[in-house]
Amino acid sequence: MSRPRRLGYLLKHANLRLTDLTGPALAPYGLDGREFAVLAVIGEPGPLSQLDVGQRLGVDRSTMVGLVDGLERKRLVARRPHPDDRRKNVVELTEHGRETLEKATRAVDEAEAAFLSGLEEGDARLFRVLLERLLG
Amino acid sequence: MSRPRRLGYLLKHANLRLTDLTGPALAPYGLDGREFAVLAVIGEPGPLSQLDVGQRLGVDRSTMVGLVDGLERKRLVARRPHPDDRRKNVVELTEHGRETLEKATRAVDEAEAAFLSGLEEGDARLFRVLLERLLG
DNA sequence: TATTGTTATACTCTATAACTATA
DNA sequence: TATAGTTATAGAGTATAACAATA
Repeated sequence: MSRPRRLGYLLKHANLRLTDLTGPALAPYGLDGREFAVLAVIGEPGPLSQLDVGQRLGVDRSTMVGLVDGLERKRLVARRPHPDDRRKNVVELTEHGRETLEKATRAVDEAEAAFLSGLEEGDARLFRVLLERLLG
Repeated sequence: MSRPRRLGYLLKHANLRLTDLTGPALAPYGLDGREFAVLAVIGEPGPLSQLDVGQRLGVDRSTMVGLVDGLERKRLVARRPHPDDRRKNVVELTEHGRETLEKATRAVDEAEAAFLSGLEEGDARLFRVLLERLLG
């Protein structure tokens, strides 16, 4: 049975396959892919507001509320008011969040490697570079 | 503002960007990307049932019903009972469907070219090859 | 007046389960 | 018994609009 070769199909199903790998990889840490992405951005240096995090991920601020709610319930992140602008929530990792992000990052690295395992190492690196260049 | 470099993020946003290009490209033909994909599969040779089409696209048979309903309402495809197995619907393009698919294909080709325009021609071809190899 | 976070709401896409008709 | 199509339904995931607090 032939597989469609359109870019839209390929990109969508590449995404599905990667999700199938990262999902189980993250499950032991009680995270899904979206939560991991949010956690990873919050782990970046510099105080970030909910809006900052959402903008880096292309996620609406109303969607961020529930995402941060979930991570806060799991004690992975904490909200505190921004000292200079009390409209903003600064979101930061807790100690537990830092440890979890570290382990989850390794798990996702492995899932990405498995996803790319059909390519030789040079091609795998190239694929990532081309993808970055496309979005840059 | 730094952009996440995780594969999941890159793949998802590449998909979003392509969708933003194919959507307007297909709008003149009254199609969205999903409908175009279905139309393109139905345009392949050989009598195909709804289930066949869905399996090639990774779409559940219950989802196919509504998709084919929509295309039938637009007179782009027609259902007829399979002569040898009356449980099956054979789905085929109408004349209008064939013409529309032809024009829509050109529009999508242009949208894909625009999506890849940030890469040199060789790299664009390479990107598609790597993507196919990953899913193969 | 504009911005951040919040809430309520609605919309899209999809899958699951149960039904029918056929095999 | 199993399969193809259908229907009803429910679950994700997301965005939009309106509101409160703050700037």
